[in-house]
Formats: sequence, C-alpha cells, structure tokens
Amino acid sequence: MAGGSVARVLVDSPLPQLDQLFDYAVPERLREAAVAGVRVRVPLRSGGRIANGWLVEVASSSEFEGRLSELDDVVSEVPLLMPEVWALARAAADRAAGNAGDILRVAIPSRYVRAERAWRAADPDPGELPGPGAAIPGYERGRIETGIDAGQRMALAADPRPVRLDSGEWVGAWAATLAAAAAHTLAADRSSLIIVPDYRDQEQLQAALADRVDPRRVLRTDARQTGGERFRAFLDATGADARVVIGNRSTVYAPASRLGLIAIWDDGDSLQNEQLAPGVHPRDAALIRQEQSGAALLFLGHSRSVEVERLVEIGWVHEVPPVRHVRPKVIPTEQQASPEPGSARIPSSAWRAAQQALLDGPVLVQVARPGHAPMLTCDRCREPARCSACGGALVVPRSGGDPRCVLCGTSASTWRCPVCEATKLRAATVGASRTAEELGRAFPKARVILSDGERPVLKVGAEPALVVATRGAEPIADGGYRAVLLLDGERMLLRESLRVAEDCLRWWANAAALAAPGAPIYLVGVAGALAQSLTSWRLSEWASGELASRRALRFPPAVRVASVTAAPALVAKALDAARDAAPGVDSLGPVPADEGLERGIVRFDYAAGVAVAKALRAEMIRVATERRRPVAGQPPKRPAVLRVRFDDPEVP
DNA sequence: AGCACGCCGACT
DNA sequence: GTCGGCGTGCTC
Repeated sequence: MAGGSVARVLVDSPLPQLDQLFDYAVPERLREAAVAGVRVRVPLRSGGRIANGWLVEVASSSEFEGRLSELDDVVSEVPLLMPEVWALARAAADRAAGNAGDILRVAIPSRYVRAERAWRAADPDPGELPGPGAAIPGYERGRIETGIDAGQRMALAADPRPVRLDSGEWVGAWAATLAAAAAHTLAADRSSLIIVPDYRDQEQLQAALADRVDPRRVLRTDARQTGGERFRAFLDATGADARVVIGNRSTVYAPASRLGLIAIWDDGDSLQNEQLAPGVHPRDAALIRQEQSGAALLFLGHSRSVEVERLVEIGWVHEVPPVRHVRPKVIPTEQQASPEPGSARIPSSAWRAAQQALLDGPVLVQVARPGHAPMLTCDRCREPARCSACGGALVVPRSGGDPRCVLCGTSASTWRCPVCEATKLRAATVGASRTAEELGRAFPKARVILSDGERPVLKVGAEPALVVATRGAEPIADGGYRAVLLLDGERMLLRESLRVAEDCLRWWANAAALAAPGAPIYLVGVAGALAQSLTSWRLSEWASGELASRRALRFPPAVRVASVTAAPALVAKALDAARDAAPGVDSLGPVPADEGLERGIVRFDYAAGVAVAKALRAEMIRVATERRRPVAGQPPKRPAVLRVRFDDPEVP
C-alpha cells in the first residue's frame, strides 16, 4: 500500500506471536495526533475488538499485502515512547526471548490524566546547568570525567566512608562520587541515569546531588511516589532538557535527552533483580543502552559483582582504581557465637570495643534476620516446626504471644512435634528484636535503635546509641559508626544459594563502609578466604576467584543460562532446539516442576546468546500457535505454554 | 487471548 | 431444508 501515512503499532498482548509491528492506515482525523511514541487504540482481528498499543513509527507505505485496518484512536497526544527507548526495549526483549511490550510495561509508567494536564500547563523552566565542578576526588584526577566524555564503560570500587555534605547531612562517599559524575555530565548539557537498589540509597544520592545540581534538573522514580508523581517525573524526562534521573531498576529505561551517563550503584544487590517478565537485569539493559547510545557506563560498589568482574576481565569494562587503598579496619574473630541469650553471643574483644565506642557515638550491630525468633524448632529433637494446617514456617509475632504460621496465620498454641511428640518449641535463630532486647539488657545505659525491613530507620545521629539492624537495613550514622559488629556471619552463610558468599561479602562490606575512619569492625564467627577478602578489602580479587571457579563449573555468569518450564514433551523439544541452535550449547535436566510440568536448563556461551534466544523464541511461538489437541478427558483445554527465563539469578 | 469461520447432528 | 455445536486458525 502506498500513499497516505501508515502507523506501525506494537499491540499490547502477552502472546509471543503478536510481538511484532502491525501496520494500520491513519485516518484523516488522526493525522495530526498520530506521531511516533503515542499510545493508540487499534482494531485487532477484523474490527471485532479494540486493543491498546504503542505507535512505534509512522511510515509512508506498508509491506503488508492485505488491506490495512484503520487506527481507531490516539489515547493522548503526548509521545511517551522515545525511539531510543523502543530500540532498547526491542533489543532487551530479544536477548531474553521476551515480549518488547513487557519491557515497555517496566519502562513507561501508567498515565495519569491530571498529572499530564498539570505538566502541559507548567512552567517549562528546567533550572540552571551546573558549571564545571571540582575534580571527582578519590580517583586519578580527571580520569572519570575523561571516561564519561569518551563514553567509556568503567567499574569503580567506591570510597568506603561516610562523608559530610555542604548541607551538613552525612551520606556514603559513593553518593558524592555519583553526584559529581552526574554534575560533570550535566555541565556538558547531557543527561544521566543513576540506578540504585532502594529508596534509602536514593535519598543519599539525592542529598548529594542537591550539593551540586539545581534540584529542578533532578528527577526521581521510586516506588514511594504516587502514580501521578511518577508519571509527572517521566513526562519531565521526555523533554529536550538534560536531566539527572535517579531511581530504581526501571530507571535504566527512562527517556533521556542526549544521554551522557548511565551509572549503577551496587549492581549485585538482589533488589536490582527485575521481577517482571522477561526479567532483564538493569545491568544488561544498561550494557545494551550504552552501546546503542554511546553514553558512558559506570558500575560503582563496595563489593564487586561476579558479573562486573567478568566484564572487566574480558576487557569490556575498564577498571578505575581508587588513588589510595582506603580500607575499613575489619577484625575477624573466629570465636564461636553461642546461641544462648545474653552477652555470650558476642566475643569479648568485640564486646569491650563496643562498650568503649558507645561512650563516643553510635555502634552498629548487624544481624541476619528480622523479627523475633523467626524460626522455631522442636525443643527436644530440633525438627523445624511447621504449621499443622498448611506446612508453613512458625514464628513468634513481634508483639509476643503464641507462635503462628507465617503463611496462613494459624496459631500453633497446641503444637505437637510430628517426629518425637514433644510439645515445646525453641528459637532456632535469633532475630533483630531479640538481639536488641539482649543487648539492651547487656548495655543498660545505651539507647537501642532497631532497624529492620519492616521498620527501617534511614539515619541516626552522632550521639551514643546501639543500632541493631538486619543486613541491608543499616541506617547511616552522622560521622560514621564508632564500631561495627557483624554478628550473624555464620548464620548468613547457611543460606542455600549459589551466591551466598557473594551476598554476605556485599552485606558486610556495605555495613563496614558505614563506619567512621579507623573504627573497628568485628566480623564474628567467620574465618578463611572470605574473611580475608573483607579484612584486606580486596573484594574484586574475591570476585575474580569466584568467577574462575564458576568457569570451571560452567556456572553463570561464566556462561549464560536459560530455564525452560513446560509439559515434559515440550521441554524436551525446546532443549533440543536450543542445543541445535549453536555449538557449545548444553542442557541440564529436565527435572519435575510444579503441576506436572518439567524444567530444564540451557547453558551457553555469550556468543551463542542470540542464536539460543532466537531458537527458544521460535519454540514459544510454535507452542502457542500449534493447534491444541483436545484430550478425551474433557475439562478445560488450556493453551500450552512454554515458559522461558533467561539469566535467572536464582539458577542454577 | 478472543473471535470468526467451518463442517457435522437434532429441529421448526 | 436450517440452527448451532465447538474445533481451528488468525490477528496489519
């Protein structure tokens, strides 16, 4: 078809066979509004029903041989899908054998008409650009700036100390480093995207940015915003002005004018794992976007993820070392931590140091789990106690009272051990509030502050206080903690996960970085290479060793993996197709999964990724479009599904 | 998904 | 003769 304009539309649909652009004729009445990036409504299947979609591009003609349907409507004339973001979404989806529409659902917040109206009416003044700032401290003078200007990919070890901002507020030095990098980028009238794991990090970053950048230039996207606020920030980002956009993992897809820098803080934090399909990690999305846009890419963290270590070792990312090896004073103590209540849980040396430090300022105690005695076992035979109704774990509620099931809430007041018939329960692990109670008794004069996932505390002052926090929920202290006790190392290492050591190192390193310079950090009950890595603060060396052992085992991220879940016959066929797609592809399993399904794992080198994704995608489409054989056993014949997940952090 | 098209059994 | 059953296939 020629003449007139043609709208190329991505239709909202979870079906893999619809994950392509469909052409529609643009009727006269929509000529003005039908521009690339707007939300549209289109008829699908002979006008029967109307679907939502994205107008990806406008063309003058169509390759489609049939008769084009007409665009039904333009939802809003404001374009939301930038061409650059579309290219990124398409590439990220292809890499993970997923739908581009699913990526866009992560990338573009839902529309709020009121926010849109306010934005249209608002004063467009985006605020001043900063002048050239002082050199970014801690690294070779001008090195990071040069890298940003040249669009390099860089990995940095963060300065592990708290710093005081002009405002008087204390933040991790990493936040100041990223703020300086963003300010440098903005001074050149280019945008930055800074991705952080959670809003507590975001608060620090925002405070650090306030020192250097006009706040009107800073946009944030986080889960604490209302939908309207999020949409407003998104609309602001679509404008022509350079900005600094800070936020969680979805920020990697934010629209940005003249993108100059993508930075990711602590890419190894599990909060960075994208939960929504197709589960593309922001690190991978950032790598794609960096290549497409030519912007610089910066990975910053106290510990180094094995993924970034791999990128450094293959030469794709430049390592930028700090000028001076600043190392928190970590003291490993092998002394067994006894599970008995009271002071015995803390080695005497750490105990004395904490008492001493408490005269001077805040002391941090990191524990493994939240709540009060989170796990209960039989007092006699130590069998883990389970709910008699549903099999869920039993806990003692924060407020006290009878143990109850975490899943169904059933009270376990009449619990009886199914193994030995005993009726008494005991606490198998000690949670934060229990530790807080004990420490409160042991340090009767100290104020005890508890911070956990449920009730996180963002910051504490410089006055003496015993701060008991679960890993990942440690508040930042003005001036830094005078001592840090990492108590539950042993217990944290018991978690079942391939990445447990990596996670523990990150939790310890991030807590250690909250200490004042020179303050002692006691790592209790952990010895060996892992403790050694922390005391020497050579965390990239540990990542390097870990990567080497994963290479030997052919585990990710030395190779890539994809899991395939479906009915047994479909899994077998998909694994065959993946193995045939490229040399060096192998598979594990399949093993039984839920509901009579099976799950297999495909392993492949990075170079084979495109071929494997293409092959599995073809299988998904084949399975979805294949005529569904009606089984004699009548009930509902559900459409067959082949679930494919690439680079799942929980696999293997 | 959802909906229209299509080729075999009980009906005014 | 025809209404409609659900299996099958497609969506610009």
